Amino acid sequence: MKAEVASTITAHPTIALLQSSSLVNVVHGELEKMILSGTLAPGEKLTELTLAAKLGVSRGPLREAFRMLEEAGLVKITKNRGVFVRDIAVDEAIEIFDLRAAMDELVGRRLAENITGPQLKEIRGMVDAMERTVKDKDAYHYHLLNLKFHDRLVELAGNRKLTEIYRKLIKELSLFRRLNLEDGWLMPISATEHRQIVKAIASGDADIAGKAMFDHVMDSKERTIEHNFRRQAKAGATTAMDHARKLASR
Amino acid sequence: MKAEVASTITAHPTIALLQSSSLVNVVHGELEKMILSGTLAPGEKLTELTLAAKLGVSRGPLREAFRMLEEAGLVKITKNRGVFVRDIAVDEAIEIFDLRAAMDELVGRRLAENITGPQLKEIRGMVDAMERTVKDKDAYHYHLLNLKFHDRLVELAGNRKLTEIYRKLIKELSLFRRLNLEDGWLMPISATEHRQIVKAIASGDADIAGKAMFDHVMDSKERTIEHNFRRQAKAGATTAMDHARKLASR
DNA sequence: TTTTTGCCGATTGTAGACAATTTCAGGCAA
DNA sequence: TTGCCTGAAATTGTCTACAATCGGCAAAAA
Repeated sequence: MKAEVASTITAHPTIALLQSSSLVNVVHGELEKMILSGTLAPGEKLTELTLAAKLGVSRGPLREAFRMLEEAGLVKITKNRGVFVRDIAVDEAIEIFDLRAAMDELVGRRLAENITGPQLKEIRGMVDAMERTVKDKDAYHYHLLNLKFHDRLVELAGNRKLTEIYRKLIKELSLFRRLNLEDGWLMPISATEHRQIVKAIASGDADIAGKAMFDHVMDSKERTIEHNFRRQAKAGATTAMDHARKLASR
Repeated sequence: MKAEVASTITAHPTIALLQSSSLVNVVHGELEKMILSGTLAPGEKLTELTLAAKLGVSRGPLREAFRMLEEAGLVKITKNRGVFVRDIAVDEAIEIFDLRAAMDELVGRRLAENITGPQLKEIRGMVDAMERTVKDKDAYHYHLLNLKFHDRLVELAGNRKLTEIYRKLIKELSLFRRLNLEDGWLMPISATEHRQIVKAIASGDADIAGKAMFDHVMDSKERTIEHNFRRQAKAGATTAMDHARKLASR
């Protein structure tokens, strides 16, 4: 699967390479990467002919990939008008956070009941790594580790459907513009909470672990929303601020 | 711009419909209906040419609809082999129930905090209607009302993303073969629990309401799994039974 | 000016054609 | 019989062509 890379330098490397997987899947993955990385920005129009040419495929597979992305909530298709990268509004982000909190509570409960020694050690290691990035003020790698940490917790909870939907939500949430890397942020607070989460899980008490996870996500929500409208405030949108607060505190 | 004023009222609905829905959307909806109703049974192969002819469209829109259904978990696409109606295994059904329980707990909490008088009256009415079907031993309508009841509760919780995902889960769950209408079942027990749920919500205590919802779903899970492998037992698969039990009690 | 109307280019919706792959029946040898 | 080739039929993957629709612009009307 990796050997034939050298020979075909012609078209987009990934695409020429993967005749094994269908074009639709490749295109879907490629678009998803571009959307999540911000190469295709929220609100941006995705013109079929242009994109198809850029990716080196015809419109058919591209359109099928669009349908998948639409169903996943990453793009919006409007008949006869085209497809656009979705823009997540504050209130939708809040809804996703609330939902995620409920899911993560379940994760915490399950982990408290079922986690093994080695697994516990593994997530402790991840928290350690995160604290190192905090010391280094390395916000970018902290961000990555944070994503990885939560993703791993969900995975360890052992519910595949939960994992699947959790990941979809995270992807959608990443479309919430202002969330991305950004400035230094509030790493230390979040890092401390991670320690507490691990501790709660290790205690074996499902209620406590669930609550720790739930609270962490809700705090994360508050911080993100706060952070968001601070940025907006610079643009002078002060009225939207109260609205966002109200929504956030429901 | 002059003559069509009078006809505007009648014309708008149809026009709007045609503008919003392309063939893809229509086909998607049609296929979904067929799958959920069992016209297209789990495991069944969906041949493009055949279906396209039957629906009166070409393969393009049909394939796009397939991609949407795949992303929604209703069909499975295998490269060069075709698309099949998905068959939900016991353990996946269990996972979905567990996830649904967590979501419904959130629903219960939210409703306890925010439900209005008229809304409370509305859901009480639904429970009344359900109890009437129990008296009449009308399992089919009980089933429909039960779906409607829970759907409405989720809707009233006011989190659109939650509603969206909840509905997807319900659809997937309906692919869990043995779940469907079937025989008389355990309506009375379920009906009683519904009363308790409404009561808990009305009390305004988030913890109690959340727990009532959570427990109800978990009980529903137990009953469904139980019911499922009873059916299977007739076919003589006794070993699968212990496995299912073990999974169910996690 | 301001609004309206009609046209044109660009883009999407759908259909059909061709290429690639899988499936399966039939024959042949062990 | 069993196993394995082989090749034709069926089916899917992809591309290209044509039809339908939309948005914008300029000319005409108010």
